[in-house]
Amino acid sequence: MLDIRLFREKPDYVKERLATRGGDFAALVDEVLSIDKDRRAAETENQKLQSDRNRISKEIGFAKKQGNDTSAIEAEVRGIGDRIAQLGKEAEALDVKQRELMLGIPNLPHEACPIGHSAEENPEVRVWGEKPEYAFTPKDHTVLGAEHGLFDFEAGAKITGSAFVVYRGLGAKLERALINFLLDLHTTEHGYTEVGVPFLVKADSLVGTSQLPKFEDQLYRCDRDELYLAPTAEVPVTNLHREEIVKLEQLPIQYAAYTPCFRREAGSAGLGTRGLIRMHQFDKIELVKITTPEASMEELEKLTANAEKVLQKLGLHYRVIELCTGDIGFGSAKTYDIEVWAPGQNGYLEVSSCSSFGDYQARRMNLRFKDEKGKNTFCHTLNGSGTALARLYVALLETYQQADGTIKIPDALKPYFGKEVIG
RNA sequence: GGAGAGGUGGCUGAGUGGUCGAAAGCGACGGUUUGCUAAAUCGUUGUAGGAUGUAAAGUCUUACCGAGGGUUCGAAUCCCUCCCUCUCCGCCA
Repeated sequence: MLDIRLFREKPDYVKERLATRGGDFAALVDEVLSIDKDRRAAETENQKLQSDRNRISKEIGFAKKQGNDTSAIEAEVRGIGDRIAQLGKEAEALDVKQRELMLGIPNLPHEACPIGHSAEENPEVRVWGEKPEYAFTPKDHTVLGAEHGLFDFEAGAKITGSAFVVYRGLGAKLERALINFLLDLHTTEHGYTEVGVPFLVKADSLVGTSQLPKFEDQLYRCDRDELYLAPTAEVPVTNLHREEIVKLEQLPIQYAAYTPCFRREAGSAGLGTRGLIRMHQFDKIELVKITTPEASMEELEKLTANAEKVLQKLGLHYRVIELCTGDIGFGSAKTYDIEVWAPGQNGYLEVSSCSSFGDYQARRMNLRFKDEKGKNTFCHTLNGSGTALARLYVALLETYQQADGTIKIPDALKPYFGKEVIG
């Protein structure tokens, strides 16, 4: 959520920054300001009446103690009470409306975020490694998976539906090996604390990290218990500190978590036609940081480097791109995407998206710290995949396939997988 | 799922209708004193809004005692609903 005071003080700046995302937010900003003005007027009047009532009620208390008759004055206050109730309702309605609108307004892109209209304008930041060369035509991971019996889409479809998969045998073990390898890497080399969190979350948590109210369609919901399946560990992990005032010495807080992620992918064309690349359920290691405003940009660089380390250790070619203002996510102020090369796809796959949200999420979830002067200040929140598993799995199979049809396991993973080769 | 107990400020913990935003203690911060890994003493110490005003401050005011609703001139206190925690029982990986 954005700061309403910024709207009041610099409405043109807010409109201008929002416009870089594409679309016209000017009317919406004006509407919010208009409601804000009415809301404050109603509140001010209401508070004046409340003040009157408090004063007179005290007088009644005194009078009664002295045994005086107070029925006349009580009747008068009763009238004030009615007006307070009415004005209170008006102010409440305006407040609800204002909050609703504010929750639907995306974050302002950071000044450092490149201006652009769409994904085509995302600048490439750096490239690591090179596209591997093969003396044969590299196979798609679905072919490799079928040949070695690693995973089974038909079984997934039978027990749940399309775009769900069952891993089997070494295929299942490879997934587990990756999870352990990644968690160990981030906790022992990068200073993150591992957390195991619930996969089901309440609506408040989703509002906090800005999946709700705007992206309800993308979420699996359990109506009976008013819970949602987490679409990313960002939700339960960042919300660990919702409604808290953390100590300055605690920052930066750094968490790493493994969770499955559940996404309805409503409106996605071609879902299920590309193997493991886009699934309704996939595993992910998520990195979350909570920092001071001063440190957040530097921490974003570190976070991205931590995610890149995964691909470096596994010897996978990748590139880092920076998302332009027209392509960054709803709550993000600045985002790097890491894309790994998948030879069987002859293309790059997004395996990590590392973002700084500034204080946007922190405002939504009321997450603050006490600064040097003892003032409560909103934290900055960041997160990034470190990394998504299914696509990493795809890149791994496709990159390390051999002419004889076997698949090599990179050195870093061998201790976790227990074998040097599949097949 | 059943029975009981309970949720008050950073913590402990008083407070059952009116000068209660809330005693006391602890902690923290500041001062004084003494002096040595400390004690004594005095003071300060919640959050979020609104109005006014500003260089900053200040002043006035509202709300908040788990959440929401109700009764009342007036609610931490009475009533209702819900949430959470603890203990015991049941069930269970």
